[in-house]
Amino acid sequence: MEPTVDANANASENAVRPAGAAGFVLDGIREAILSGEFVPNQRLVEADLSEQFVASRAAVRTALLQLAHEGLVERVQNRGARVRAVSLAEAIEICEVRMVLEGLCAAKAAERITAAEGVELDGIGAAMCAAVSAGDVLGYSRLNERLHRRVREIGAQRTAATVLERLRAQSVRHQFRLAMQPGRPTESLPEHLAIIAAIRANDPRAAELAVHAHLRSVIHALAGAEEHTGAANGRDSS
Amino acid sequence: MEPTVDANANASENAVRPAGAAGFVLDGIREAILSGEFVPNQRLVEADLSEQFVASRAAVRTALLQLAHEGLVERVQNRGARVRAVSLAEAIEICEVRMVLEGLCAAKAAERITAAEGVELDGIGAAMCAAVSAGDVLGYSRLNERLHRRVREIGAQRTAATVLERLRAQSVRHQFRLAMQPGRPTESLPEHLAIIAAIRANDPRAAELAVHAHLRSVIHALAGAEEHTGAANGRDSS
DNA sequence: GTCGGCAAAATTGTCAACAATAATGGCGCA
DNA sequence: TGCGCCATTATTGTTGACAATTTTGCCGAC
Repeated sequence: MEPTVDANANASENAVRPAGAAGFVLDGIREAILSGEFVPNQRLVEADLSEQFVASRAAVRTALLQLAHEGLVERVQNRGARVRAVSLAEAIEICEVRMVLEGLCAAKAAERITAAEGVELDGIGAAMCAAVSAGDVLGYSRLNERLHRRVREIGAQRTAATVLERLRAQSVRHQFRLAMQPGRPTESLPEHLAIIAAIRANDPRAAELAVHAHLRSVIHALAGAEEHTGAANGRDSS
Repeated sequence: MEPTVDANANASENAVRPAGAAGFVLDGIREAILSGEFVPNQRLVEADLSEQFVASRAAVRTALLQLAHEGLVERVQNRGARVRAVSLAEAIEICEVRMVLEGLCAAKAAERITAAEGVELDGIGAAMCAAVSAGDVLGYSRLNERLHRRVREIGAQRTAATVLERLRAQSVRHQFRLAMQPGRPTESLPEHLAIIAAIRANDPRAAELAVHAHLRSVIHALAGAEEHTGAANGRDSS
């Protein structure tokens, strides 16, 4: 139950939330997974969940279906669902996709950014510097998430944004592991500032390259930190 | 009921197919949408579908849920589902995402391609030339689909491949419209050959650029052909 | 003649019970 | 004692009926 990175941060912007009984269960389970309350490979029994939350089994079933499509849960025919454990290799794949997709969004953001949005990005950049100086790892992690999200929004590429949001949720654990790595913020800070600068300068190409460089660095750190931290939760049986 | 491009071509490789009753309905509805039997914005009433196919309403419901996640149908709370009509703007967005994602796959394919796979790509290229010479538009369209799919597979980037497969299904109609445009094959043929050559030469960067160039051309053609053909089916009320 | 509201119909959302399938444990047999 | 088979249990898949919601058609009032 460690990754408390942001857990509910996405609940506000996330895609589909069929209000009512079913929607409540969906958000509940998703938050439990994202917060680490439900650990990877943990079995998700429909009956148990319908008791834990109060809803009917059908509601739980619908929620699990949705979560499977979001890539947070894996289901096998007649064998039930369990929390998806994304391996290191998968995490790297996800980052590769993020690299090109966020690059696209950043390029479009550089073309479309308004003055007000520019000021906002600068604000995030300044706050990031402050967080790193103060050694506020958790605050920096939150700002990191916020920056990436704002770039997506400014880019206004809904197709890419939807995919990216889903991928982000899938790799929350790896993202957290990375944030905890000592010296990591110091390394990523200048990369983030470069992204902001390029977008502010209305330079699509530079923005794209800056994002690429940043995520290449993330991939490198991800692969390197494999054995240092405890578990790169992969395909271990529960 | 015009786009007969490939319809069932994907049924074989497509992601999740919960076998049994539910799976049959899913494939049935998907194929009906892809083949154009169900037109954009057409309402999909659960009761009607459960009669048309034989399954229960719950099976239909599950299938519609799945298709919504695949982006082929749109659902609104208490208002039912209808075939998604992807507008021209959305189609262009999709192509932009395809551009960077297929670029990534092609780059990885250039690094991983085997001799046998190289021969296979060359075969596709030769067949494409033949099809264009013979004026076989439909055959060329099929080869086009096959080339893109093989590049994805050789790239071995499952995360990207999954997203691409979903996006391809969403834009089948626009893809078809484009294929029917006179002179289009002649324009895209050299682009395809360039992609094959770059991958065969084990040149990731060149492969990525070739794919980018190709899809930029697709986007251009898509935007240009807007008013020529009959309907760029957008947000028209049923 | 048209607009607002009300009732009926159509359609989806929800639920609880039943059937089918896979996992578990025990028993006999070698 | 170890292995394979069968009954039991746990869990998911499916079905049908009921409730809630939205849409449609109708009627009267202005």
